[in-house]
Amino acid sequence: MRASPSDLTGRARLREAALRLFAERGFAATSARAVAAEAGLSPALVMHHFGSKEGLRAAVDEEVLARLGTALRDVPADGDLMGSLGEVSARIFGADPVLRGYLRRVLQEDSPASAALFGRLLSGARTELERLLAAGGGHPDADLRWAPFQMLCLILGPLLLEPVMQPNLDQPMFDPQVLAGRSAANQRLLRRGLLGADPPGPVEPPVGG
Amino acid sequence: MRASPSDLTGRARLREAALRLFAERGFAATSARAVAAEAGLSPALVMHHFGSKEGLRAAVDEEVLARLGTALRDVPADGDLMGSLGEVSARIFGADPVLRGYLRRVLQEDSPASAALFGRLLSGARTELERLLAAGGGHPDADLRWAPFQMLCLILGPLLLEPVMQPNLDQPMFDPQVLAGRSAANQRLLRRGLLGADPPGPVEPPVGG
DNA sequence: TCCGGGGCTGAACATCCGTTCAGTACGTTG
DNA sequence: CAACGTACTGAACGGATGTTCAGCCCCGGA
Repeated sequence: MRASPSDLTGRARLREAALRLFAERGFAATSARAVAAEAGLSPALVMHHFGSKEGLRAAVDEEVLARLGTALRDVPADGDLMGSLGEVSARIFGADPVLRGYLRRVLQEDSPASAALFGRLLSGARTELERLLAAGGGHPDADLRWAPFQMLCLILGPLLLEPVMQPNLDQPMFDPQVLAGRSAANQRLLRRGLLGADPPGPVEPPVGG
Repeated sequence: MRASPSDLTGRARLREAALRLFAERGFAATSARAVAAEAGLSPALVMHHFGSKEGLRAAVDEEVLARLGTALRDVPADGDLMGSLGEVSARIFGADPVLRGYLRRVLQEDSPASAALFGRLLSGARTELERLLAAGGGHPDADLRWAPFQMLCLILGPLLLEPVMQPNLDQPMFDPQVLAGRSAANQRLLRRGLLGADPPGPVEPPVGG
């Protein structure tokens, strides 16, 4: 539960409004005046609190990364290996459309910060794959160099392509059930494609991902 | 071979300059003045030829879709099923960084035109998959609803993520050999993951990857 | 009570934007 | 030759943008 807008500080209200508008329209297409109007405040207050529009962006980035970090930290590390990954993506992507939109915007920039964020996701995928291979015995000629990238493409692809993908679907892409089904399909594809093994346990977990 | 810039009409030079700058910086971040300067012409000429900046965008879109269409039309339809898809993506994405950048920009918009373009790619993936399943006998519990999307995510993911992916790699992502290796890995993943069958031919090309 | 400082504002600044317009140069047509 | 349409330009317009600044209100401390 989040505090109502009027309960927040001016600074926080500006940051929340910026997060919303940046996620919706992108950074360049969002004016400082629009952010201030969305927050019900004066444009000059943006400069007062953040120094510049770029400073506002930095503050929003920091906030988003913090939320992302807590969401990633709360995932149980002892889950059914790759299942945890689906749970993470479901928790992050499914829950908050604003966060989703902002992450989409960030991932399609070419700033060093964006590359670093992707690097973190990449290393996460790598360790997840190593655990998977150690437990299941990797397929001999599976190309392990590209496997983490394939994993990330399967997870991040729908996030990045949401605006063009959704009009070609009849259900909301990030509805929990739809997301669960897609995530399960991804797990099956990776399990069979990289390990050559069918999933051992029940065919698919209810939420699983 | 393409004609040198000075040989082209003013209209064509403006369109080419716009394609270059739109691909590099995005539409919103590119001013009509910048396009005119890149083409060595007057900003007013943009309005004279295209009516508005949006008209210029439409002309560029049309041109890009035409080039894309010819590239897709030239692919042999009798190839080794999914191999043709890798060839197509290699031909389109590997060859022209500008076209690549522009396609990336288009795919992350949410205009109806972008959704329609994705729809075309989706139907292409669907027919490709149907051919694949008819030839190889699909795996019983493969989620055929998501399979085409997975296919597209694997192909378009690196295109969309290039700016954040490249800094985490030591080779140019769209170097022909690297791209061939990645494409082969995608084919193996899809073959094994969706069909449960190992590839019949040679295990993998030397560079693989 | 006075005072200082931070949150906050309205008005203004220079700059860039997309677009308009009058007008020039030029090849073609009559 | 004159008339014309087309490619093209320089200068300007109104408006939006990021940013600055002097000054307001109001609360806590002296």
